[in-house]
Amino acid sequence: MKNIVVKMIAKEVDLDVCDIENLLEVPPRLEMGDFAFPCFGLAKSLKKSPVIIASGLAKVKLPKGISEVKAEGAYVNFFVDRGIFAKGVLGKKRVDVEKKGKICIDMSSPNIAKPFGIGHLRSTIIGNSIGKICEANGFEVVKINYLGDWGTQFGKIIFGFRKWGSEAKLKKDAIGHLYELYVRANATDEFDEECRAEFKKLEDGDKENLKLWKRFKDLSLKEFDKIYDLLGISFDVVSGESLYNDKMGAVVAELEAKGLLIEDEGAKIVDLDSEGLGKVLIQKSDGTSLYATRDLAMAIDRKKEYNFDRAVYEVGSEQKLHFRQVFGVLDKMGYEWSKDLVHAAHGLYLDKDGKKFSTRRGKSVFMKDVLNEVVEKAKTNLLKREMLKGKELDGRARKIALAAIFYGDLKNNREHNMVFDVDRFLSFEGDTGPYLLYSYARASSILRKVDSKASVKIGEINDTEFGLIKKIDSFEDVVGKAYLGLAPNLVANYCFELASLFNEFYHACPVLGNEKEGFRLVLVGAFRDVMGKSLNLLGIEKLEEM
RNA sequence: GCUCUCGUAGCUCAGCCUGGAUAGAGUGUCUCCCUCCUAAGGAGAAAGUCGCAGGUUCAAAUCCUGCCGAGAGCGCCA
Repeated sequence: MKNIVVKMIAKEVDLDVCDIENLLEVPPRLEMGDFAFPCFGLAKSLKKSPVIIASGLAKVKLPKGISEVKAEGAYVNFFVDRGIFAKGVLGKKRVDVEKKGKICIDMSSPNIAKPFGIGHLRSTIIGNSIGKICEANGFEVVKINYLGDWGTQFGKIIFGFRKWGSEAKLKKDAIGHLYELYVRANATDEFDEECRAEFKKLEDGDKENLKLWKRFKDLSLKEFDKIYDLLGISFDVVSGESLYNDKMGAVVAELEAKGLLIEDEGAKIVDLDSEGLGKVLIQKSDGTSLYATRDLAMAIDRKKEYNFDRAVYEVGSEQKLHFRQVFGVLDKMGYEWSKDLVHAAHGLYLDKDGKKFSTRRGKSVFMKDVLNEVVEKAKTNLLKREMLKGKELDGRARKIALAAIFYGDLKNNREHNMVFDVDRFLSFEGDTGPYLLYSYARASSILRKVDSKASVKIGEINDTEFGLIKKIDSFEDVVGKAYLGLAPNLVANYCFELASLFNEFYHACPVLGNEKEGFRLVLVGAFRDVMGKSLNLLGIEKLEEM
């Protein structure tokens, strides 16, 4: 359809086809038409007012598929033939997208010394969604959970456990107890040195410390797996910083051999000052590794193992500098593929004072609590529904709660910070996940009740129907744009718009028993199909019945 | 101090990359609509100097500069 309009304009105007395509826009309101061509730019070369140019252009002969052309101010508005358009959209056969390459996505990647907090939620579900969006765009995706299971935080826990630890508490609530120890050791600077020493022993291979570390790691992991299970999110690979313990020496040696490593106050650094990225600490003066060291080893190793075309790191925006430094060092090392690494940063959840949640200040929101609260609310709502008497509710409540949480997060611009408020997830009306599920369930409900097989005749198409058809048609566009920006919120926003249009349609246009039943059923089916696909891209499970 | 990000309706946020027609949602407030395929719904009203000031442009919430306000980061944490 767009091409028809572009060709039409190309015949009348001295412009490149590409330029016309770029200029062509969609009018803000349906009654203004389906495509619009602004004539401001032509005014200079033609030495005429854009309004006059527009009215001149509007007099062209109509090709097939275009039903009307109107000048409105400096715009030429085109109306497509709704019947032909609808036939094209509703009859579209979906072809598999061609394979384009491999993408590794680093997602979730919690520091397992602490319970799963609200901060981890973003990376987990945004990463999950980005993965699905990449797949929809033809990429093979490897989802990697790169655990923060190495580093000084374990020195702190080991130190804390020796000083204040309790086997009983560990047995009762392992992760809670470990977190308590971590906070306690972290609360003042007085234990810093001893904690660092414990980590050094760990990295040097001390048997006792390794044993403790392994034990704590396994206990934490069990807890984390429970949360991932509840969230319904899985990974292709669960890796961790600890796996690179024996590979970091090689990285340090390589940096040395390439003449990039500089001694500075007893530590070893790579100087990226000229790139405006400061100095990157590679090795502490006690010889132990750092976050950056491990990320370098991991990136090099990962490229070897997966030979990805792109690697996406879905990690919080507070680590922007860190990733620019790591990518910068890799570039200096001569790895050309460093340009294929992307930090898809997400904004932070801030507390009500507008500040970052900080462990040091003992402020955290735990995913487990949020999850429970939202599931309870969903269950309460379900119990009010007459039609669900005697049906299984737990699974339903969980799906609704997850839809609320996932959508409540994903609809926001990934890169922006936002204030954490449980109400964001506890609200089930309006622009929320449950609203999307509800719309989908309504469509399913209609389709379940069909017994007749009315013929599909596309007659007159009203505005409500046409608006819905146009929205359905733009799905592929949205999927493409979401990939370009690694932006799940575009899909989320699309879902809401699509659901809104469907609900309008649902009220205004009776389907079953109506004279347009055949056509409307096809439309409902197309909606349900696209809505289902969109929800899937967000990682939200569908519900056939609310 | 330096770097990056943000500032849009009472509240929570889209829109900004790629400039266009009357700046959009949800929520909250106020009206309506269940003899009708699920009311977690629909229709409508009120609510905005798009932080401030310049600049570029036929056209700026959108691009550029400065200022104000908030947040994050800035070598032995991750």
